[in-house]
Amino acid sequence: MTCKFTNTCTIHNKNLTLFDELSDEEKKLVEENTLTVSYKKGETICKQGSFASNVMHIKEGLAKVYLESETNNLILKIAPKNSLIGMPSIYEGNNTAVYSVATYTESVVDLIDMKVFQQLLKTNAKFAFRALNIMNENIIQIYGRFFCISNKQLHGRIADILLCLKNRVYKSNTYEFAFSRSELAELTNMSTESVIRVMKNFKDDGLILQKDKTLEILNAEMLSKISNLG
Amino acid sequence: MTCKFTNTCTIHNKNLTLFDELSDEEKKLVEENTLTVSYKKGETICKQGSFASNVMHIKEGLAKVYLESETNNLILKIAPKNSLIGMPSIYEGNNTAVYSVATYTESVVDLIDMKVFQQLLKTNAKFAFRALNIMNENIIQIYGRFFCISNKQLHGRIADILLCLKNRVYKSNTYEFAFSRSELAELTNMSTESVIRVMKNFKDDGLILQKDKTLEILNAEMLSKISNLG
DNA sequence: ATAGAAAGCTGATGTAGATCAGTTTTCTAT
DNA sequence: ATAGAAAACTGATCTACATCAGCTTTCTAT
Repeated sequence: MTCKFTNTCTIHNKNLTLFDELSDEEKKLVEENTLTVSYKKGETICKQGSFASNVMHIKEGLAKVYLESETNNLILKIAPKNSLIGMPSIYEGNNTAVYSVATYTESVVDLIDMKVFQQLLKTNAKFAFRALNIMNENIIQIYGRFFCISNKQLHGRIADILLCLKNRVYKSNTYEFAFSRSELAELTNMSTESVIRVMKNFKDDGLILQKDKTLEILNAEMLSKISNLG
Repeated sequence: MTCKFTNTCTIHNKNLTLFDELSDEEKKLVEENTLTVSYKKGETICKQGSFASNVMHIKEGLAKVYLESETNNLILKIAPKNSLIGMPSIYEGNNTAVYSVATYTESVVDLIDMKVFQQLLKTNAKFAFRALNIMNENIIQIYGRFFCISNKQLHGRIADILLCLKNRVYKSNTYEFAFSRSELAELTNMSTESVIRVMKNFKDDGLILQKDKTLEILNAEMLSKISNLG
């Protein structure tokens, strides 16, 4: 039996039921304090260290959540449609964003006022409980990614991310592959050249098929083995 | 300016004020559903995959929170006195522990019934909000650790953990060093031999002093530089 | 249409750190 | 006190990757 939490994708996103816990009045309050903004590919939605003025709900598109340092970025997670991000910035005495968020593709994002969001957390226990649930699913996702990046070697890491995209992000065997080799490299913490070599291997071995910008997973079982062996 | 979240220790634990949010009645309920248990060095408090029957509050001692796989353990965090652990297991549809917890030293732990804890979260918004706060501080801690382990090289990682022990765990320049070289290796995701070599370097360079089981940080500034440079 | 820039690709070289194979020191239990 | 085990240490070797350097293909903009 392999460990449950050693992959980037251990949990499958449910639909966002968080706001179902609100009363009509509360819903209205949220609506009145939400801005819906469209972003182009590659734009920054949220900058680490800036004032954390809102919680973000990705309505459409795909984004990365990442830590910045002088040398590297560390991608914490990929945020597909329906993700709620920005909650970790909520803690006693903090008012800055703990991470950056940027889009991979064109995206539509709801920016929910942080003060209103916090107020709801403080007054509506069911809402807060659901928020905690979402946070927990999130943290487990990141545990898996942590394990993957720090313990698996190159082939395992690429296999893992390809399966993650298939299972959690696109939920399809064939998907429009939004990542360049260097973006994949950033995502898996490896060099672009290594990504190219591994992807070539997978292609030559008939595990995947990439035509134009479409990627098809031909042998998910084998990729899964590779991912689990590390 | 270095990134704020690239070290294992970015946040300093406050005292556990979570239960202050409870009414006398609720406090009584918690007390009635809490077991206080003493553990010896090396004992398992919680086993990954088992039924998550309680939330744990470390009253005394030191523990590690870690993911298990066939090959490696990945230590997610060190839990000093006053840590509250086990919350991530709380999410829709899950009833198993997502990670294991084991003691480094003799420890005293409050085991709080999970159902009671969840009930409080669902009914007391202030309690839930505080719990979310604690989770968030936790997750940020783990982000820092994630960055550290996946991006820094050996010297940086050891420097980081030594500073973390000084600043967050023991809060003193001189502390009883509870870790063997192989435990340090597990903690930093490196081989025991490498830990020995790096510790030797630090000792020879006058950055640390280890006598019997006591470790003294002689040059925290230099260690900090090493940690930040990677 | 075509130049310039990305992105993709490939082989050669370099290196951080693991692994291996010991030796020495310290701890532990009778 | 002493044997046996664990921990600490050391040097030699090996290897998974990164890095480098250059080449080809694809994209993009005038």
